[in-house]
Amino acid sequence: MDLLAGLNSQQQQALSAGLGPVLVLAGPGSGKTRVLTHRIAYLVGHLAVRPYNILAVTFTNKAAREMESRVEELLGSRPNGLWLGTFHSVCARILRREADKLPFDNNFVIFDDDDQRGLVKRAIRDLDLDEKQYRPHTVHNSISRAKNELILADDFPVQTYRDEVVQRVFARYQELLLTSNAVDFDDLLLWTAMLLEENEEVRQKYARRFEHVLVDEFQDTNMAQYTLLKHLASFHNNIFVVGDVDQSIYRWRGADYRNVIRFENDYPDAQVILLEQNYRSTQTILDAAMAVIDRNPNRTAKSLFTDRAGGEKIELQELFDGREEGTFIVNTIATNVQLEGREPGEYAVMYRTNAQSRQIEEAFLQANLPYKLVGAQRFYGRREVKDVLAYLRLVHNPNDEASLGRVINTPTRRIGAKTQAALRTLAVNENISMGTALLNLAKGDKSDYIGAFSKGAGQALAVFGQMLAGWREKVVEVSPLKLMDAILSDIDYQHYLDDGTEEGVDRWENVLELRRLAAEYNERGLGEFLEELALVSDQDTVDADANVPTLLTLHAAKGLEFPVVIITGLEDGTLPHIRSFDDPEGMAEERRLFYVGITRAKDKLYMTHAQNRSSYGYQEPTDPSRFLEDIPDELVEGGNAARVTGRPKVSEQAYDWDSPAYQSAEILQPSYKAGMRVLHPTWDEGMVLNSRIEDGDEVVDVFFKDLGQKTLIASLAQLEIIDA
DNA sequence: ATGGACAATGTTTTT
DNA sequence: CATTGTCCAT
Repeated sequence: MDLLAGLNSQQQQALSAGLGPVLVLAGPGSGKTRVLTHRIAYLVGHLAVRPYNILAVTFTNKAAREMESRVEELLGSRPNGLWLGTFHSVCARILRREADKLPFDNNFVIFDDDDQRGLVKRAIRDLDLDEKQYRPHTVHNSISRAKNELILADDFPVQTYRDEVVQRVFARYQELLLTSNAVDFDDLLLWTAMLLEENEEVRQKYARRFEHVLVDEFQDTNMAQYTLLKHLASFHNNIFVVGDVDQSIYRWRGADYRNVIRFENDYPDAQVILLEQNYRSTQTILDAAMAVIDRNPNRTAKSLFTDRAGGEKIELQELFDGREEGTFIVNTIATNVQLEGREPGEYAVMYRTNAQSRQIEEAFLQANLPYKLVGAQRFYGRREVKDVLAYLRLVHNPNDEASLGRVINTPTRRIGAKTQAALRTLAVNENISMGTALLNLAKGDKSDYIGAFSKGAGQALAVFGQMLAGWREKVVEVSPLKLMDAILSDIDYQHYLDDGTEEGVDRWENVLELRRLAAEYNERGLGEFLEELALVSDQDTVDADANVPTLLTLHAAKGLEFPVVIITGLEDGTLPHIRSFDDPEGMAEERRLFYVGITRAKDKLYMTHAQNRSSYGYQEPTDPSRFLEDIPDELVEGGNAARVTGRPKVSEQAYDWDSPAYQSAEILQPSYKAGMRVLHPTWDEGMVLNSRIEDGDEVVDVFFKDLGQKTLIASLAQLEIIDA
């Protein structure tokens, strides 16, 4: 095994760096994943480090999986015992093992965004605060930010009255989490970091075990993660981090690229290695990227270079509105696929906000072309999926009040708001969870608590309690799939979803999809199933196999690459986003986001902007993004040549990229261009002003010297080209 | 308790 | 505009 083969000298240096802290500053496309995987293989293969003594952390499960399989390839065998996972999954694992030292059990659940917001809302209500004034979303943000800084409710800095309120909500929220035997995303990091910080024994246990700690995307770590790493590497001090401050795009999530600087301060003896050779993009693309990022203040310039001199120019296209932008994108891809022999899967369409995807999707749907959309609640955020998951979570952990609240009356079973409130009061008075109360009420008349309810309410609760108790018995002996089937049939969920509409059918199909997923966890069990589902990221849903274009946010694009990239919505207010206008750090991050997008492209980059963008219902005129000004003119071509009049529409004809008929499908390309001289049988000579494809026909505007401007259908008017 | 009709209200990015 | 909340009639 020659791990050095095929690596450049900087990469080799990183790979075989000696013991101690190492900081690898890796530009986009410089092979950092390669360095990480080779480094692990090197540790195991050359230095005879046991995989058991290595921890590697990434930000997405996908990255972790990829790394694992590459390491396996390099070593020729599975690295048994290697800890490789996301920050959150690694933390969840540690917390489950060490739960006896913590204020929750090891079958704790991980609350998702909705659960978290719901819980904050309840905390706000519990404290008799005005929801209008203290919006759960905003308050939760403050709490989350604090947690990422390792600040607990007690230490929450109070400067204003509002802070004081947030502090109280924070404390209540945390109580509610614990009564639910739950943690939120931030808690995973926070509890682990605190545990390591405060418990010498636990810290030693892990710090001694992990002889080597490796970290990907280091620039995106927050304070909690940084602390965590520090403790984990505190015994052997072999911490190998890879990152690029220019690609730091998660500040709003607490990430702080200054952790890179902090690292250099905390480990003054760290070896610093720069990876500057880019193996991905053409020089043109790289030049544009560097021109954009160079404008950011306070950065150490990297000089990226590539072997791929020249390259196609960047194509900039102005469109009338988002709808036209969508059509342009679809037409461009469809045309290129036919004429340039590209595969549909080589294309990625990127945008700043998820809302932008809709008009693009509509264009694909209208043209009957397949595409795939990354992330954004696509599947796990669906109501029906969340419902079924909530049932499973409740069975797994009856203390989970968020799930209980979700399913107790879904489908409706005559347990309304009033009864639920009574149940909560009872639970609080008896100092038990609502789930426990419910399980007790399952005994019906024999329950001690039945007296607290009216006859109807008590009976309804007893019925549901019995159901829950039945599932609880099953959970120990039966696979997740069987349990799910039992639940679905007991609550007659299919019938509940079937409202006669197509949407109802779709919803049921989503449930079936979830069933398919559950089937994969027959051996691993319900706990793992739920945990993995709680920690899936949008990026994890990127599926490289389907040969169709990918639609994704710029954030989701980090770490990926595509032969052709189309960055859309390059308007002031969208990219950079308006919310960052008054914040220099925010603007710098918007710029980095653009940089990340540009550097995803290998061969060719398109950029689009629309003259009008609809924000909500209203169309508003826009200005081109200020970032466009920073790209040197000679790297860019195009503009608004194609659109002078009219709205090109996507041709109605259907083409399916997977069908054999696809190659014969007619994709029209204008055969006339502005400036051409043409001869018309009766109107004589004229000049082409503009040509476009509309409804499957080429429509040409021609200026005739005697008649003025005429609009012609190319296939009918027998034009002859005199001079191109 | 339920479901429908209407009003309000909010829009970045996501582990 | 699209979701979410509130009010009202059943």
